[in-house]
Amino acid sequence: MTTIGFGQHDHSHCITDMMQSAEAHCRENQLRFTPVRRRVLELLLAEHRAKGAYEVLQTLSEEGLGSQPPVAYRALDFLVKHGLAHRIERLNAYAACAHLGTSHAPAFLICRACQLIAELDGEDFNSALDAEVASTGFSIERIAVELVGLCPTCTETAA
Amino acid sequence: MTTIGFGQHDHSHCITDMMQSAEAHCRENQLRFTPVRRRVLELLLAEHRAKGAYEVLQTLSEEGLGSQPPVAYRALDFLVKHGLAHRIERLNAYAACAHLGTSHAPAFLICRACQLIAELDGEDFNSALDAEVASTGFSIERIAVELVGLCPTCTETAA
DNA sequence: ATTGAGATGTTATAACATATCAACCCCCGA
DNA sequence: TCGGGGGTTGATATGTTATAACATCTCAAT
Repeated sequence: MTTIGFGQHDHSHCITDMMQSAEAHCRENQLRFTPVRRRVLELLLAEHRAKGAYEVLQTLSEEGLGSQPPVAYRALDFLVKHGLAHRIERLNAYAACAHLGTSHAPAFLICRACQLIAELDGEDFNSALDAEVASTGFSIERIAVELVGLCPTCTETAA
Repeated sequence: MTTIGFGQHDHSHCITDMMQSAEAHCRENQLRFTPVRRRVLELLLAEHRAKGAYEVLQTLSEEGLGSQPPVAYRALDFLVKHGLAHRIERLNAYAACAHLGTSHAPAFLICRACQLIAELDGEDFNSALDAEVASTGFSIERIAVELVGLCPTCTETAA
């Protein structure tokens, strides 16, 4: 189990690593990592925070990469579809994937104070969930687990 | 663990039971179960399916109970706030609570074919999730677990 | 060169949600 | 009985998120 997002880390490293992984992933799977898609992923990677489609679009627009909603939605859909980003249902927003490659049904920890998002790849709750759902006969295609609360830092501040 | 929503049951019973529980719950907590709020809960109870705010509003409007968005949102917010209904983030829609009273962080099983929704109160995955989150220092305030897939009936049909 | 799949450009609109402020109602205490 | 306060409702306007629909472009494989 790992969490990325809360706590200190060398974030510039974090960005370049993920961009390289994304490049590699697209090459291997013959996906077109076009300028808009690349830029959108960079924007999501810039912070461990979810960005809305229109927030992304705003930046794209300033940079001359497109100005209409479908531009942003298409790029975001591409990233989500290929596992490079996640949609946070709770926020109607998108965050870069923090664990490229690990097969996952991650849980998202959303701090309501600082907006930071952590991604938790927990085996235990996933297998418990699978077991409980299996007994109902439901066949799972997608899982969203989203927790809202306070991150460690904001918990202290609030106290 | 219980699931309500998939499978046969006497649904009219299901509705009257829940309405009575809701009445009681409001009386006990000195909440005003006004006509609009009552009617909205009935609408949600009518099917084990999530309804959008505007779908609810459409009916309210036909019945002369209000025609502007805030009417529906206020009633829905009231029901959610007091545990009589749940918001399904994935669908931007609302479903009646199927387990009034059980303290819960339920999982929702959403059938993408027939739109039916089941509510799963799983102890095991909740405690596993709590344990895994605890180790991160994150303090949980709200949990949303939403699964999209096929219900038992639709799984068979698809096969 | 042609074709076909994927990607992009563009316009319009659908769908979901909230801010604001005035009016009303009900209960309760003076 | 009066008057105030909290909660509820009515009404208008606006903000935010998402998709439909259709035309065009790009590029690689044939």
